[in-house]
Amino acid sequence: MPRAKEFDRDEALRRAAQVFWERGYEAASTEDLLAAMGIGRQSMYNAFGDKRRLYLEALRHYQAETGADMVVRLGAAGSPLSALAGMLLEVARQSADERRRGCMAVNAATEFGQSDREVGAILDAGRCLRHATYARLLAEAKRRGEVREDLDVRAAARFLHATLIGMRVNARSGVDPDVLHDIAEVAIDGLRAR
Amino acid sequence: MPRAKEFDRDEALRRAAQVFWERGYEAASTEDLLAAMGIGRQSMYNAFGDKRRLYLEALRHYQAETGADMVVRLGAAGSPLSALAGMLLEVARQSADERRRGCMAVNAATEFGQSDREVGAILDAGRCLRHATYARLLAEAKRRGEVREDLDVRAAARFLHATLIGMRVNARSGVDPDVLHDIAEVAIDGLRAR
DNA sequence: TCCTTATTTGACTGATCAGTCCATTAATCC
DNA sequence: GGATTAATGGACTGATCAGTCAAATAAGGA
Repeated sequence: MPRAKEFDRDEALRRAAQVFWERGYEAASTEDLLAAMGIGRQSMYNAFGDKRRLYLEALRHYQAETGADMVVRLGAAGSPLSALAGMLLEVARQSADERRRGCMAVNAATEFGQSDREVGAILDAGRCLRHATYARLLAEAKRRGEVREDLDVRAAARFLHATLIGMRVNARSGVDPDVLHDIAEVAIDGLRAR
Repeated sequence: MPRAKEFDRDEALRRAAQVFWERGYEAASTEDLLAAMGIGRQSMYNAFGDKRRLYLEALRHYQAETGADMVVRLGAAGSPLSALAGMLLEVARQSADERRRGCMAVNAATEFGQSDREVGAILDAGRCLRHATYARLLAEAKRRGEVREDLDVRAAARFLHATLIGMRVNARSGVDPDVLHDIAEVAIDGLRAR
């Protein structure tokens, strides 16, 4: 039997993701990544392949984690509309550090555009999941009379997703939490039955 | 008198902005920039200082141009609310190339976060202008009864700005125009008096 | 205990990075 | 038509980039 790994692969990946999240793909040097991961150069290349594969895996990990977290949180609240409202409002309630980081998927979307097939596929999957989850909750909200009767549920799901993205970009560029609060309130109020 | 410049500084800046817009700051190499600008290395350093200053100037130029364009377009339409609706819907009507580029300011916001003072100041100024312009139009729309009586005009301005950002990020990652159309429609319908 | 095998470490690779130096060129003024 | 002055082109800089190589190390099985 060969020598055993001295580091926790998952923990190293999590730390690498933080560096990519904060700095983006291009600006994150391998030295930065190795220092944060706490492992040697060759260990990283053995375990993850190269910088791009490490990034892809970090992005997938981020998407899976935040996606699962979203599903759980949205399921927990009492009413579907207040669950969605809570999701948006939470961005306004985050710490300054959390707000500053923004969303890794949004950062990836603007950095890569459509230049990387695999990045695009990961982002598409995340967007799909969110659209479907929001639409499901909005349909339920409609049944309960929480939102307008004439609301196009699929369109509104797409809209909520865009709103969240807009909030995250605002948050990353240092906007005050009350601005984020306003955005969330107006977005939800627009859907609400009156 | 010394030798005259052989290139148009404004045109060179415009071309540099396109490269930064497409690729971001880090991923745009000076070689890329010089090739696009059609000038030699030393000419760029003489005229613009260094890569970062070139970027800052390109970003300022972009903000000034798109800001002025926005003010003109929003002033042109008949009703203030339909002017704002038109602004959002136009993203859905852009060509695939235009959509793919996204918004240079949004790309700058996610790439730099709060890491660069000067970039931050440029983005702040643009955000301010947009908030003020949207708020002015929304106030007029309210007077005309186009939007809900109880609408918080400042909050709604912040909201519209976030929506536009969300649409631009979606556009950059290759989402279908009908998704963008949905987002715009739901956003405006939420403000509308009913 | 030695063999097999994977991990680790650190030196090293060529490529590319942003930025500089300098000789050459061209334009106007005297 | 020289003198002055800035723009230009091309070679060059050290630094850093992502990625490789090989020797040293550590683990279990025979």
